[in-house]
Amino acid sequence: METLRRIEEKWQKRWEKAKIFEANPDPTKPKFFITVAYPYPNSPQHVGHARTYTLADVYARYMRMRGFNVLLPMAFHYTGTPVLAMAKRLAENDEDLVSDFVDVYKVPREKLKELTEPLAMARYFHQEIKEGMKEIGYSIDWRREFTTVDPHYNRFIEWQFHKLRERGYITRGSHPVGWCPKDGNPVGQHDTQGDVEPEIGEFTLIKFGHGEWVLPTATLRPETVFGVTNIWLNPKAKYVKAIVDGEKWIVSRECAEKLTYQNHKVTILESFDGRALIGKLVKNPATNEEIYILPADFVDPKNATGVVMSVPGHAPYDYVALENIKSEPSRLVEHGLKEDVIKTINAISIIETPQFSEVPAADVVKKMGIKEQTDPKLEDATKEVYRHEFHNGKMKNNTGKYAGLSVAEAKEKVKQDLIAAGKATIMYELLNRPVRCRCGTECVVKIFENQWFIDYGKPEWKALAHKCLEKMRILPEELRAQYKYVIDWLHEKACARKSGLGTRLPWDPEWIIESLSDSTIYMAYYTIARHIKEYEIQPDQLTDKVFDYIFLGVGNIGEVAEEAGINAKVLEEMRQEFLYFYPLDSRHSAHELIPNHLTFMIFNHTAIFPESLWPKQIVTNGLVTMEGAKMSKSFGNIIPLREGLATYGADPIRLSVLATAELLQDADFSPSVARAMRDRLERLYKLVIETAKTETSEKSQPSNEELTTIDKWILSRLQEHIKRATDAMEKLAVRKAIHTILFELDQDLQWYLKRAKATPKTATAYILDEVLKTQILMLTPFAPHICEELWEKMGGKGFASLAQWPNPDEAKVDVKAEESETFIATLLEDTAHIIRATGIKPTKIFYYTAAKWKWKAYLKAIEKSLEEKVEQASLIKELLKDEDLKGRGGVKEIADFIGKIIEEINKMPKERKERLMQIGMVDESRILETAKTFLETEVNAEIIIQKEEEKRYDPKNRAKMARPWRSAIYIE
RNA sequence: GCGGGGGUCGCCAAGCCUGGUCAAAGGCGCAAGGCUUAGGACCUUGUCCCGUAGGGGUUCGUGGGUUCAAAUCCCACCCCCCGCACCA
Repeated sequence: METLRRIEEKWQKRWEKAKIFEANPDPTKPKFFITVAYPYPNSPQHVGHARTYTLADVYARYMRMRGFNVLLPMAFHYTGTPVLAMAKRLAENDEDLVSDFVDVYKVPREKLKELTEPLAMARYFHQEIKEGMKEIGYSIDWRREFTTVDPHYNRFIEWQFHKLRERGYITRGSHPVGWCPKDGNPVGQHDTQGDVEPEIGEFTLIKFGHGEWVLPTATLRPETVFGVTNIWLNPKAKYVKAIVDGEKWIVSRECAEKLTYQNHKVTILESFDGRALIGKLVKNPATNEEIYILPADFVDPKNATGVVMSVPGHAPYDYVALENIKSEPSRLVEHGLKEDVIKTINAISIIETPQFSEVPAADVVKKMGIKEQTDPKLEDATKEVYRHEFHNGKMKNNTGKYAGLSVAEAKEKVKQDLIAAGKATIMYELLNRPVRCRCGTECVVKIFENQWFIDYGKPEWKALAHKCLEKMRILPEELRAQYKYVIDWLHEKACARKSGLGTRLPWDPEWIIESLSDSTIYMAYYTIARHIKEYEIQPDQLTDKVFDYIFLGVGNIGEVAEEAGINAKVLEEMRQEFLYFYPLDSRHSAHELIPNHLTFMIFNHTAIFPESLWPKQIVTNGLVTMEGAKMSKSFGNIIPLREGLATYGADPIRLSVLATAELLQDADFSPSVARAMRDRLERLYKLVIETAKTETSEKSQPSNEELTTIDKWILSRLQEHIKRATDAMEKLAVRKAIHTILFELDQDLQWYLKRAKATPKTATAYILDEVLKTQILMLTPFAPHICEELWEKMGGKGFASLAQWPNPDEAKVDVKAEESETFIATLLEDTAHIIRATGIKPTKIFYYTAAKWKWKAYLKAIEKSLEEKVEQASLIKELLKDEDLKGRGGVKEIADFIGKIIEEINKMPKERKERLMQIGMVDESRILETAKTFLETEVNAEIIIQKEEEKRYDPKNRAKMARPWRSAIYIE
């Protein structure tokens, strides 16, 4: 571990000193521009965050070794409200947060006070994250770093929004948001107690008439208005009579207040208890039927209007409430109703569903054993009925013109019709009530006026986004469908808030552009960020015209430069640098940003830049879990990145977050994985140190004749591994790449070393040098520190990080050597099987190689099977034409033999057949003789090799079982 | 619900696109042996069932189907995870 640490620091310093990751335009080299979603500095990073960044870095390092001029920059996203909320919580000494910072992230306690200032907090964690990125060895060009609250960046965002507005993509309107009445602010997930997302639902208020008064019943299922049997009020709740937009309404007291947030003019006239209305009659506006108002405890005055229409046929709550009253009709008397009134009320069935009887609510209530209207299981019951009815339900004949429609259709139609007829209206309500603001106040829904939107709903814009997507490479490709879906689904997106850090909307400065809207095209900003710093360009010099020139090539350079007071040469340099690095070659993020950020990026690029500068690729990855569980504060299983680095080392962490899963899946991190990686690297380290000691003369490349079969074998395998690793890297199948490079290649190497030890005249020193150098180079993107060290130790020239990625050498592919080795391995396996099955402790093992005529028949059979599927009979006939074969094998033997091999041959993949044909007949005895010492040590017995067709010792008559590439075995 | 992903031999997880080399890689765990003062690490072997000869049997969510042949292709069903916005 100490060594590891030392190596890490050593190479990080050398990289920095040599500036090898600072990328400037170089017309002689192809460029590759990679960006990762910049981090939000409201807490330090944990190992989970490392996955996306490490993936991007590995890719950057790989492409660099493929000869590209790679730019990987980084910035910090200060925009938004979370950091404000956090600073506030910290100022209030919120225990959870303090313990998070102090216990989990090891922020020194005395620092906390400083961090109560939002910007200070952001700056602190910014540095923290940056340190971590350096310690893990990312190949970032830090000269281009910025934050989204830098005034220069603000100018850039202003320019972007001017462009969007010019193109007609900015609109203004109102929409419902979660709202804290006390703070006077919209609330998002991070603003609420328990971090719950306020879910806004749209209730239909159906206006039941009671004389001149309106009782607006709130429902999520307007289509059930035809099944209403009564109205529910909570007798104990406070209701009010109020003038709402000129109509006389009766609603709960809470509702009256809420309506004011939803643009209704409300004047409260009087207040009374719900019981006062029990037993009164109201008229259903859809059917004109007269029905009673009845009491129900489950009615929550805080939910919507506090007036509920009762549909016992299809709503479990209503069904149970009605049953309750029926079983206890005396309760009605206290409200001045006759007991027998209740007898006339029966569930009305208006929807038919295959899964249910006439009264679905009754089915489900009985199934779940629900007895009381306060039973929490009623929530599930409601969902179950709704789920089936929504999908499979049809409106019955008693629903007038809606008969025959599906529930999904009817729901929308009924709502629209009622609203159009003035018999209903809309009210928004929080579905997951109560949601409390961090300040403790219960949140409501407010219709936010004059909100600014980016209108992703514009069809012509969607068409551009689709076009961009079609041309893009999406990794993993499986998620393309999701992007398509999101592009179609997006509509107006509120793009500004009234609080938080960020850039002010240039034409309406009381609004601040929110974080998902100021992070869509900033990749372009990286290309000029270093000029801004180096030439000390001031924010006010960065006019729209300057950006127009740099990014769009619009305007006269002389005039623009003059006007902005920027040297024309510098301006042109910026334009050229942008054109060199743009378009973006690869964008990296976690999958969760597909529905917003990544798709916004596509949209905004198509809106602002010409087609040739649209992004070319998006790569996303799953999350990191911690020993199978989601990483979260509440589970207490967060490992801060820097702590992880200190404990396990940078390279092991890099490997750990990438080796356990491909892009699509979540990766599982655990200390044992990190340790395993570290141990694996240490083993490699030791092996290389050993190897490095060998005389250099021994490592020089021997001629082909000097190589033994096993030497050729490992070199051939090496080419295969290079090919596989390269293919995997091209698809960013990093898990596969790591497995190939670190494990599969190693397995072969171990086998080689074992074989070489028992084989005379191998070129082991040369082979080890060759294999290890290749392995180290391929491992460099993943474990750059240790690889640099080992590369140096092995006498590699320059930085491994800048060396060329290995190319497979076709000349070293040797199919014969590979088949020979498979032959040995299979034989060893078979031998072991026999020993195990028989329980013999072997002293002597006899191997009998197949007779020549078998080889002839075998190859003939393969040849035939390449043309067509071979049948036993026809094949035998064919073979018997050959007099030579017939004479040597005999008809019966040939038939027996063919019988044995025919199945094997028909199952054999085509490539293998071709390979075997290419190799032809081999001298198996010779192969076995060379491997004899090795085989003897492996099985710990004497090995005797004989030929089937020669005189031999064979008491059990086993030799006849010999097949080409599969010698017969006799053990004693 | 909509959209996306997934269900493989104790666990994790490859394979599935391009059917046959698949009883099915690899890792972890477990067992035995080696090494070691001991522990760890490391190495070897085994880890679905049966078998005194390299073999056989039953497996890849469930049920059907296509095929000489299916973990892989088709159909239906069941289950799990993620996203559905104004929030980074």
